[in-house]
Amino acid sequence: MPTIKDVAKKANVSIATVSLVIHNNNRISPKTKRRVQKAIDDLSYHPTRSARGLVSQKSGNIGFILTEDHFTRSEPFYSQIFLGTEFIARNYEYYILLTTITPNFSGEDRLPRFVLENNVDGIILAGKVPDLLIERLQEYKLPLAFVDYYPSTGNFPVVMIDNINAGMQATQHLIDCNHTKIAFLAGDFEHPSIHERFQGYKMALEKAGITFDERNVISDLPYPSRKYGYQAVTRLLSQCPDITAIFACNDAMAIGVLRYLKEHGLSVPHDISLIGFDDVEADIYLDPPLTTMRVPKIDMGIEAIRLMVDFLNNNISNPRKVLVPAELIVRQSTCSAA
Amino acid sequence: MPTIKDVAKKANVSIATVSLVIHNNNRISPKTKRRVQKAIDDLSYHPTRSARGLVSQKSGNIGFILTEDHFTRSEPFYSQIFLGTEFIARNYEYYILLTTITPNFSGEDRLPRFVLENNVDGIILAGKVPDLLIERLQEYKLPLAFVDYYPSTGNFPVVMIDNINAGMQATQHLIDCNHTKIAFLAGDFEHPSIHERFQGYKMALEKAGITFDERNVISDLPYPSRKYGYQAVTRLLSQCPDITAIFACNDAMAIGVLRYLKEHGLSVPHDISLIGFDDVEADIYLDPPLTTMRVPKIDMGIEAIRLMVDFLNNNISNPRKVLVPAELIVRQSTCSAA
DNA sequence: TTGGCTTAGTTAAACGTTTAACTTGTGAGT
DNA sequence: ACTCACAAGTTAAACGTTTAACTAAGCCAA
Repeated sequence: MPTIKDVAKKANVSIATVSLVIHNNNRISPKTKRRVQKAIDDLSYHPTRSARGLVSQKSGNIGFILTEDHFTRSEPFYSQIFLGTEFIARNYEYYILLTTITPNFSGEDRLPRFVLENNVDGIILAGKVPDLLIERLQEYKLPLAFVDYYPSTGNFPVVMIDNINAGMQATQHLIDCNHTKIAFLAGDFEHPSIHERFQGYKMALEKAGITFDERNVISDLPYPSRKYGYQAVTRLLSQCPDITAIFACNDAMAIGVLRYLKEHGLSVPHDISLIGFDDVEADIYLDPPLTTMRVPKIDMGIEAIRLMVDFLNNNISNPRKVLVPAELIVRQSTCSAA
Repeated sequence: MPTIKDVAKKANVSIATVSLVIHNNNRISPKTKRRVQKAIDDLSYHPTRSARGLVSQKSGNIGFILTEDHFTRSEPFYSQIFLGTEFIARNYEYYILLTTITPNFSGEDRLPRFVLENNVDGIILAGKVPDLLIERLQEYKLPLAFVDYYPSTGNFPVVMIDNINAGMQATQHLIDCNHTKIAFLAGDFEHPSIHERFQGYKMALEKAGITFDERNVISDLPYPSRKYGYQAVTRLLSQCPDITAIFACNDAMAIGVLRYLKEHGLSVPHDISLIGFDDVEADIYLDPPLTTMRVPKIDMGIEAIRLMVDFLNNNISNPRKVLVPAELIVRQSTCSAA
């Protein structure tokens, strides 16, 4: 491997000059620049990361932190976001270092190795992470950015799904199909995202002049899953049999709903229209394929890197918030009301 | 951030001693070791990656190279392998740096930045990569390991699916269900993996004393996909209407087959049993859920890292090959022949 | 007493860059 | 002719480690 010294010798200049040429400093005359550049090319020299990192105190890496349960869960939501960051990072000459942490991070737990080793220039945190972790990270003065989670305290760059708008859009789609008896199946309201989707649901109803009816909402189940989707719709139809459309807060619930309706001889979409949220891979294989709101997971990762790089390069002081829009994907589980 | 100097001062020793304590060198007395260790703990000192990397010429990183098409394809096969490497790497104190390269890598293309910057200690290559790339990488004397691809020249550590055995197992499962008229839908034989599955198919037949019939094999389609699965079964059933079981070389084809059979009023599994290969997420949502051979993608990544780390630590000279087994997942698309 | 061996450290160079501070040469202004 | 400013480089320190080579002290055998 050639070093900067080899280049300097070959071009008959000092190593400082070589460095200045590499950084395109205008203290060097065009003529010398050309000569040095030729030497660089001839030797196919490239500065070493460690040496550069040591003196500049920049690693060229961005850390990505996930809790273990988020990483290993079956639905690959956060790993898609992660892949988004990996994908775009190279355009900005950064590499991503991934690590997971335990969801019950405590005082005894060590911080991620890349923090201790000074091996990242900034950190992206995806999903809910413990407050204590955030506090401890801040001691290291590393820029932080959040994806799909907004810490209760502090003012950070953040990327969130535009859940309110998406909730409105989904509901509006059902309204456009002439539905008025529209249910919302929440699972629970623990997660802010779901509550926001619910707000969007209510806003769309209001805008259309449909009075909101509490009995059309099921929100007292542990969390949104296939199993609880099945349970939710069971109760819904017993208390409101005249429902013609259902907005499930995510696709997992929608799949449970679909199973129930099939088992009870109700046709989707003819008897009941159904819309989900997320756009999981399985949706297109369902019978009928599920209409849903597509969440651009990859894009969320991309946006997070953009925020981080903006910050790193320009040291923008006031942190930006990005709301990424979800997209309505109309398939065959929704149609006009009879 | 405290440096090694701060520790040395606090413990009243030279920085060399601190370094030796960190590396647990037995030239230092237990007493001194304790004193230094206390200073390290009190200051919560941790050596810096760049400085360590500069002098030791080790980055602590492993590179992961994929061709762009492999990364962006919808079926997340290679990205799962990648996540497997990410997942396990931390146990060995390595980080993974990902990059993609163009599938038509030529002389003009630059090598991945992490190679030029001396920022990886070894490289894992997943899927088919251009020979030229391999040649160019070897000039850098970096250890290479391959996953799901075996370069035609050279002797490298490699992780492959045990396709022959898996092909046998899948076929054996159908035989165990008393089927004898068993078709194999290959799409094409371009990819060695598929040809190996086919070999397994033939071996299982032979072992069971079933004579192999060429007409039960469709292998002249461009590649295995849903679309070509549909076409393949169309032709198959016209030339061999007495088939009772089908082994599709991957799940994509199997899904196409399933659609055809449904559309033509054939019941799966009662009229025809169907087995796929891969275990994609959608399988469980199909009607009926698809019996298949599960490929442990995550495990493949894990094995690749193990090979690489073994090599890096012990410099094992003779490269190991690992065959990871696929696992039969019996669902509802196969049953006993009538 | 001398020499040699062992133990427990220390000294100092080296790794490959970046960059602040300095130098040298040239031309313009007075 | 002298100063001053500027252009185009160079010198040398610094970044934070690791490690080969050295040293000093203690002990033991001859």
